[in-house]
Amino acid sequence: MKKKKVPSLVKDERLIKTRREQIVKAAVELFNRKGYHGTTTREVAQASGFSIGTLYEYIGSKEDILYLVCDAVYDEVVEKWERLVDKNLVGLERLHQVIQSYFRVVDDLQDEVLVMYQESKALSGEALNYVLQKELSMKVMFEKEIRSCIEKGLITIDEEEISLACHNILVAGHMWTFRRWIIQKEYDIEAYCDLQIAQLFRGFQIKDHSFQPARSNINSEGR
Amino acid sequence: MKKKKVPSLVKDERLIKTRREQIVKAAVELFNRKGYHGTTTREVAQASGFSIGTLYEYIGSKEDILYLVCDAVYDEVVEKWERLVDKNLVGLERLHQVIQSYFRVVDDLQDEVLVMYQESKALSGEALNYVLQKELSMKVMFEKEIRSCIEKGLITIDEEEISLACHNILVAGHMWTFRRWIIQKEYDIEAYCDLQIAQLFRGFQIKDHSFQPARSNINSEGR
Amino acid sequence: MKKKKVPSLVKDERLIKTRREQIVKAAVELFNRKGYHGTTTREVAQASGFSIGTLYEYIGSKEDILYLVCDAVYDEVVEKWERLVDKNLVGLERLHQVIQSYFRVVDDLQDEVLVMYQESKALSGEALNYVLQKELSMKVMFEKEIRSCIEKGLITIDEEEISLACHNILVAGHMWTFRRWIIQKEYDIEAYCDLQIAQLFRGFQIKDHSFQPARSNINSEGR
Amino acid sequence: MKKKKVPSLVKDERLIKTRREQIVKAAVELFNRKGYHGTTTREVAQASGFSIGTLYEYIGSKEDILYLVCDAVYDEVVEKWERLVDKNLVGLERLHQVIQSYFRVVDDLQDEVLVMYQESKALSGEALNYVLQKELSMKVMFEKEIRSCIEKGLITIDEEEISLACHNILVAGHMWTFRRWIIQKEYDIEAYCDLQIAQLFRGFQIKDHSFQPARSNINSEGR
DNA sequence: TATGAATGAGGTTTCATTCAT
DNA sequence: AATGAATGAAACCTCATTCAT
Repeated sequence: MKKKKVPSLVKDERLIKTRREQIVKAAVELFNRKGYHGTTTREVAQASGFSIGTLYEYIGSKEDILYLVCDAVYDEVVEKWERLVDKNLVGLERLHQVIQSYFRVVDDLQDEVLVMYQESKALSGEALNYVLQKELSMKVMFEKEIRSCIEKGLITIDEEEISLACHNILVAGHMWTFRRWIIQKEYDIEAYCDLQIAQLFRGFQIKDHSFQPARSNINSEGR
Repeated sequence: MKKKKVPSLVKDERLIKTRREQIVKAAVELFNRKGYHGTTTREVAQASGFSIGTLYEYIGSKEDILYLVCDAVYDEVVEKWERLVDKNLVGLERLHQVIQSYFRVVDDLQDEVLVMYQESKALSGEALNYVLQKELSMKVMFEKEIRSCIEKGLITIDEEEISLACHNILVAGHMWTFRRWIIQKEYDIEAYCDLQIAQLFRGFQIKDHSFQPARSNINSEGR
Repeated sequence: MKKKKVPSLVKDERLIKTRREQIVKAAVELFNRKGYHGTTTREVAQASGFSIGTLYEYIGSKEDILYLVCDAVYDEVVEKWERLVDKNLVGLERLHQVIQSYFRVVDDLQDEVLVMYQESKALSGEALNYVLQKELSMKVMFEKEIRSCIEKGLITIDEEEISLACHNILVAGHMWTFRRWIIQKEYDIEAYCDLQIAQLFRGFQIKDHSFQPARSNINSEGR
Repeated sequence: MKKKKVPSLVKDERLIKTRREQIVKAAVELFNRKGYHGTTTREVAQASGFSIGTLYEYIGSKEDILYLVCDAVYDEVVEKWERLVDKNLVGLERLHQVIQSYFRVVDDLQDEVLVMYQESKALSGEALNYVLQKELSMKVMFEKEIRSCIEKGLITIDEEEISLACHNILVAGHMWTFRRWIIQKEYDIEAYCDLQIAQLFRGFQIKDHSFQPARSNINSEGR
């Protein structure tokens, strides 16, 4: 899956990177508040700290901004996630931690994930495809973890249910953002983590009934 | 929760109803295909079978169209749902059937639900509020069913998990539409129903281990 | 050679005709004064007597304006030309009058012809092609007249020179407009007519040396 | 007629000359292909082999590029023309050769002449004036030749027709470029030369009926 | 002298909404 | 009650030009 090439009139790759980071940051905030369609390119430029002309030195069209946002958010999610997962854990504890970390990252990057989630459908053609593929690749990560547990005989779950379970995990993460108007009134992220994972694990039919996932203890680092 | 009043220059209430039904039908198709922002009022008028001038005799603004759509879809979902639920069932079988019926209705009204789901965020103020309240009222329906089962001692689930479980059911329905690009490639609606319900029920920790929900047998009635 | 279809959002064909006439009239004046590229669509709208929005109800793009101009000008040229030619004349007198009438029409529609002549190259694809074809069809008209004289043994001119002579006549007409900055200082239209035709006829090697074309006596009928 | 001064930030006159030659060469190609208005200064800079910043070290505005082009083309046309004219010829043969050489040069510098011809109207004020004067000076060259022949009693042509004949010669040259879409399909440059000159000469009413201009034998030198 | 990132005025086009018929 | 032509604010995007390095 190749990245879509976003055209730039500027040659300095380093500068492109910096400026695009500014753009993405500004766009996330604006798209969150006013939606992609409700945000003008001028606003993005201004919020990015430069003129409309300069904005268009780094993108080819408004849609490119959305694409840059989605691309950056996915990368950031995956990156933070991988940093959070303890490589030493194995078995159910690992599975537990993988899911928990995912929820944490989503909580951490709430605005970003929400934007990506709600606006990505405005992308077209190649860009949309790329984003959907990335989405899919995340599902596959969960699939690997679950299959690993199945192989070790730790959980029992029908083959045909595996994929569905992964969708459920993924969507449980998104839910935390797109239903935050109600769900974050009812739960904090720790409770949400514990309860969702508890329900998921019961769905997995864990054989070792002594397994007790440690309660979450999230020290949300910064942001 | 009072309905938002959509202004009309026409007196005849009967006519208003008819025309708005035409509008909603046309809008659902268009919003699905091109999104709310990608659809023009002209297109809605044309697809509705009348002129742009006439359209504005029955609505006050473009947003009203979206509101009418959301309102109508919720009503239709609830109505079809209630018609599908067998009033004679009780206990786990009833819970099972309530969820199953919900999934069926969502499948039946796929385009409508997807539009409502993806575009309702474009609503503002009063209208948005109304739609969110309606959404909430659906969650409450599930809650009632679950509490009823708990009271009867049929399922065990922590008080704090109840609400979350209901969100999960609701979102599992939406998922069928907003992830249809991938999930409907992997499952048909029957399999999706059975597997999602199986996972949910395991999450409910059903005491009566002999309970075996009948496999779905959906005879999709028209549409 | 089919006309290019210029899109309009308005249904009333009569109105389309009227409005487009207004547009063409305004555009000719503006394009003459400031050139096609130097004229904004806003200016065209304003000079046409309506808003920019209304302008775009009658055209699809700025280029359409230029196309409408070229199309209208050609039609008007041909129409006026045909009206001017005396159907009763024959032989050299007819040829003489055909050319003279052409020059007169060009003089009469000076601004229009100049615009068409100088700006048509800004057209693209289908539209450009159509205009070039129309141009060609005018050359063919002269060709017919000349061949008719040749057949009657009135003039002697090599076969291979015929087409060239027609180009020369056509361009002699255009010249009157695109070199008007100098040529109209030196000659008035009557003198220009007479002298150009004299030179052309000498080029035709007329056999009947008694032929004396009557001096021009142009009573320019308004405009 | 003084040249318009094109400002430059660079002192070294030698360098200015070199760079401007690069600019003109690049601009001719671009203006031909995309027109003056359709070409950006960036493109000119790039095609010239340097940056946009450098371009503006050697010109004051985009219009200056067009002016430089027109100026250079006229100079080149005149220079090549003079080189081609055989100083030893006299009388009708000289006149013939002067015209023939002019056509040859136009053919040789087709792209350049076309650009100058089609785009010079975009010049303004002083620059436009200068170009028109240069144009005029070419007409005067022909005039001198013709008057010389008249004085020698070689051709008969009314005083008032002289100027017109010169315009016709000049335009016959331009025609070869601006009608090339059709005329170069019908004739090659040799035939065009011969036939146009034949027609012109007949228009001149040559007295010495034994004069037979040698058929063209153009050995197109390079390009 | 050369570079190229930055600027912002201004261009074309769209579209929700109005109102005379 | 129905029509659809008219409106104009505002959107996206371009590009000639400048200036710090």
